[in-house]
This record gives sequence, structure tokens and C-alpha cells, in this order.
Amino acid sequence: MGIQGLLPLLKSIMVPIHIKDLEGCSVAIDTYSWLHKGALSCSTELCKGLPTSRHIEYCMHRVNLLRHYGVKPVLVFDGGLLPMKIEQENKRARARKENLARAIEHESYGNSAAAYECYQKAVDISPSTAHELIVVLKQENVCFVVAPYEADAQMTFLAVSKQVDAVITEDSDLIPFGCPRVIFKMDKFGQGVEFKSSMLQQNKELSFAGFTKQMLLEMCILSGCDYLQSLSGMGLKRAHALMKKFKSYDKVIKHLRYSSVSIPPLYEESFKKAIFTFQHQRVYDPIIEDVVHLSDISDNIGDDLDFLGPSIPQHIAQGIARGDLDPFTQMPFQGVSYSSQLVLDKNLHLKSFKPESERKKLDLPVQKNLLTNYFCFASLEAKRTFRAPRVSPKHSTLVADSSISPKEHIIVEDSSCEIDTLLLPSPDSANTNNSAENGFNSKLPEYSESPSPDEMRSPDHALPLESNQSIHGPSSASHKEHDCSIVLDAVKSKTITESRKVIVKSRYFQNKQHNENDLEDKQGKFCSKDGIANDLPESGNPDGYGNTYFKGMTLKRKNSSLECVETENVNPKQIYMGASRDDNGHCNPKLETFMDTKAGEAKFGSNISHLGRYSDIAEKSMERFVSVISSFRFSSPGSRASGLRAPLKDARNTCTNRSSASVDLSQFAYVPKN
DNA sequence: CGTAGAACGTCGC
DNA sequence: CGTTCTACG
Repeated sequence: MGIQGLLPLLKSIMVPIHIKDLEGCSVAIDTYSWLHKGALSCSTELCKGLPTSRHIEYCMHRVNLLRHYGVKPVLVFDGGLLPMKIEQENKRARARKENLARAIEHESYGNSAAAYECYQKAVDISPSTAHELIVVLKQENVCFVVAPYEADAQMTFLAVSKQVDAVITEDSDLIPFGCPRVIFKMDKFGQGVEFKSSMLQQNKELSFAGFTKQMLLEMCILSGCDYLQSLSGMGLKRAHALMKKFKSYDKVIKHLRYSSVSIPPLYEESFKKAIFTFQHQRVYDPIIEDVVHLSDISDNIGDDLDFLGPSIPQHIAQGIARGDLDPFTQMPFQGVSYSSQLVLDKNLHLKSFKPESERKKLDLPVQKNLLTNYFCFASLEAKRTFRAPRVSPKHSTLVADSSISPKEHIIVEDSSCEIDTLLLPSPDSANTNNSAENGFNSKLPEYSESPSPDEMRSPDHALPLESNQSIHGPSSASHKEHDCSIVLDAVKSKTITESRKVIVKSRYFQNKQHNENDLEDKQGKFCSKDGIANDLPESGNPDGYGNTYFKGMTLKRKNSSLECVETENVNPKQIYMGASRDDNGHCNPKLETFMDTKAGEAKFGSNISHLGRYSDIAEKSMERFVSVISSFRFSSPGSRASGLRAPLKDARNTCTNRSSASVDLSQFAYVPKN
């Protein structure tokens, strides 16, 4: 239970890393998490057994991202179930089944949104799902291996035996496994955070000075892991303190017994097994092509190793590792591979299945072109980054001149009109750009984006399917996403302002605007900040919130509407979403919302000192945020936080069109002072 | 202050 | 399954 809590405590030694920093390296990939995420977008089809390959495409896109940066991916799949985990797996299977039932029920009532949600929770990444991907990997000559048991152990083995240089995963279990180098949270642009076990000694939150690998492992198990429930009241902090004091688990347990802590009779026995599972789990060594133990088992151990799962004959293990045998049944895949062939082949048969999905199939890459297609995708993204630093000398001077000191008081002035002329593209450039984008994947012709003039000049933008230009990292390929959502966002918020009469009883607004129309105008004029994304302030330590100047607002309930009061020096610890990093690894400024638990009060704001020159944009977006929030009524006026919760949540969803608790400031134009 | 447990989002339109 | 929020000891 506790290991998940480990990552946040290792923040001080986690370093942002981009996949391009691993050029020439090979990395093991925890394929399950990729498949699972990719499956979310097509969970309905997957649950119903309908043909789809979105999850495959998702994985292949990432594979090709790595390959483009000269990184060799080795995709690692989960294999058989560990006896210690069977119970857990049954639980999950039951939950999936329930969700599937609920999904079908919702669907029968016509509630497709609820059904979709349940389908997402019901989606199962089975060996046959994995096998579908394996078929593609084989065609594309991508390395992979199916672990005899857990992928975590397999990846650790590959890393420890130097067969890969790093591991990419979402799972913090790799740390107790002793994996020397792990990249967590890698996004679709290749940005993630790197963990190195050699850095552990320098960790700040928890001091690991004097800790051995063994102690770290025992600490993790003590705090609760997949193989052993933690003792009641035992979390990471306590486990850490105990290990620090007693150095080994048996002494810790002795001490706990002595202190009359009730410990299940089998606890110590299970603890030993857990340690062994972490240390000696069965893995496949691709070099000798046989199953070995993660680390060798010395002879003095009894032969009672049932908890590691049955040993697997070499020829079976090879079949499993190569993806020819189902790791559960140890039988060849065949019926299943038919379905994957269906997806991959040009499959004209599909017409008879579902006309609706047929249309999508047309966009699917066919066998041989698969790589080329993904290649094009990546190269198009790369092209976007190719825009030279922006533009009109006038504008860049403005930007350069107006970095705002965090300490400065910010005055919001009505300069939005000037900005419009500066930043909004001329109509024809917008058209040019759109046609290029639409030819590729955009289906939002009505939402024009603001293109970079460089892109407009670029001769190859009209050839989205050619991939002969030099490839640059798609590191800031998110521009397009932002650009699209901006307009969409602005339109949305305007709609809301118009449809629901906004009641803003706020001093803040009384000072800064005269009426609601004024506000609406401003909202309509927020525009893309595209082009200054690479100018993000690199200063500012997003990890430490101590002693930072903080500016925010407090929302107070007043009857059924909200009152907004400017607030300074709000406790920064109440921020509940840290500033994220953009695809260049820079601090990504966000307007963060947070709640105070006091009755009928919600504070929100942004950490100005982290925003640098974005600070006044932050205020502007706050205005909009407040206006949206204010348009919601309290769901339950009697209760305290819950009264604010619902409107806040709705407002967030409305503001950002995603369930993030923040307004992405990159959606707004930078408004230079004076 | 720390832990246990509930709630929520994960993708991508 | 991870992160975040909250209630409770």
C-alpha cells in the first residue's frame, strides 16, 4: 500500500529528462501501462470484442518516438501470475466484470457517457491484447520480451544485467526491485523524470544516508507492497524511521513485538517471502534463452520456493518470451492472432461487421506502411518545432523587455486589444495553416489556430505525408493542441457567460471592470500565446514552495453566489497541483486552484514567483476563472467544503475542458506591460 | 504529523 | 494503478 507514496518523497533526486538525452541507449518499457492508457480511448470496442487498434497505434507511436531519438526500445510484457498475487488479480477481475455489467446496463438505458466510463474501468489487458501488439512489433522488428512472471522483475533484470540502460515505467515497484535507472511519467513527447538509485543518498525528504539496498527494500515491504499488506498504521515514514534505527527487518519486527504491537503470526514468514520475491523472482534471460532468478539463489535456501511460481521448462519459457505462447495457458496463440490479423490486414471483411468502424479502418495503416505512417506522424510533429524563434522583431522586443519581477505588484490593464493585433494571425495565414493541418488529422476546420509565420513560409508544410525533411524533436508539438483548445476554450467560456447569467459580486471585478460585457469582451480576446512557449522562465524552483510570493483570491459564499476577495500570502502548501513541466522540461506555468477547508470558502490563486512574466496573464485568467465559478450555484449550501466542491469541479471542467485543477496559462496571450 | 481509505483521472475526441 | 483529498488517530 505504501510504495506509491515513495515517489513524491524522492522528488528532490528526480531529474527531468527528455528521451533525446538517451540517444544511443536501449530502454526496457513497461508495456502494460502503455497498452492500458491506449486502450482507454477504445475501451468500448475492446470490451465488446470489436476490431480496433487504437491501443496498438498508441504504443507504436511511442515506440517510434523512441526510435526517432535513436533510443532502442525493448518492450516488456507481463507473463504468468505470481501465486502471491492471485488473490489481488481475482479481485480486479471481479471489479472489471462488475463494471462491464454496469456499462451494459447504462448502455441499455441510453446513458452512453456513463456506459463509456464503465467500459473504461472494465477494460482488461489480457495476453491476447498484448499478443496483438506483439504481432505488430514482430513486423516492425521491435525488440520485446514476455516475462515468465512480472514485467517489473524482468525489466530490473535487463537493467541490472546491462542489457538495457534504463527502464521506462509508471510503477514505483522498480525502486525496491533495485533497478538502477528508471524514467517515470514519460509523456507522449518523451519528457519524464529520471530516478537513479545512485542518487538516493542525496535525497532530502527522507534521508537514506547509511541505507543499503537491502534496507531500502525492507523499508518498502514494511510500508506495504503487493506481496504483503502493511501492519496497521505502518506507512513509509514509520517504516523509514524503523529501518533507520534497527537496520534490518527482523530487528524491527522484534522491536514491534516487544512494544506489544500485535503482529500476525505469519507476518515474518511472509516478509521473508516478499523479500525473496523482490530479489529472486524468475525472469527470462534473452542471452542464454532460459529462465533464471533475478539474482542468484544461494544454496543455503530451502527448496520451498513455491511462492515464486512453478519453474518453467526452457522450451516453454522461450515460447512465452517470444510471444508465441500464452503465458497463462502456455498454449500457442492462434484464434486470437486471427483477430489481430483482422486489424492489421486490409480486411475488406470488416464491412460486414460494422460500417461505422469500417470508416475508421480506412485511416489505419496497413501492414507494410505501418512504420511509414507513424514516421510521418512523428515527422509532422517534428516540423512544428522547426519554427524558428518567433517573428516580428517588434513583438520579440516586447517580450524580452517585459519580464516581470516577482515582487512587482501587477496591474491589469486593458491592453488586450493591442495584443490582438500583435498576436493574431492574418486571415490568409490561418487558412494556409489549416489546410495543412487538416490534411493530416484535424477535424476542426472551424477552429483556426494561430500559426507561426515561419511555418507559413515553410515550403514543406503542404506535404504532410512526405517524410524526407530532417527530423527535429517533436518536443514542443503540443502547440497545436493548445492552439486548438484555446479557441475552443474561449468559445466555450463565452457561451457559458452568455447562457448562464453570471453573478459576479466581487470587489475584484468592481475595481477592474465596469460591467459584465466588458469581461466578456476580454474573454473573447484571449488568444494564443504560441511562440513564447520556448521563452518560459527557467528560473524558479517549482519543487520548493517555501518563501514564495503568493497572490491569490478567496471565494466566499454569499447566499447563493460567490464573493471574491483578493488575498495575498496564502499558504502555498495548499496548492494541490504542482507546476508541471512543459515538453522542454521547463516549468510550465499554471494557474492553480486550491481549497481552504474553512466553511464556505475556497481560495485559489497562482504562485506568482514561478510564473515570471506570466504573472499578469495569471491574473487575467483568474478573472475568467472566477467568472465561471461564480456562474455556478452551490450544490449544498448547508455543508462546508462540499458546497464549493461541486461548482469548483464543474468550473474546472468547463474552464479547461479537462479534469485538471488548473487553467493552463499557455492558453493565453502574453500581455506586455505598457 | 502520518496513515488509511475514498474519489478521481488515466486517452482523445 | 497513481495522485489527491480527507477523516481519523
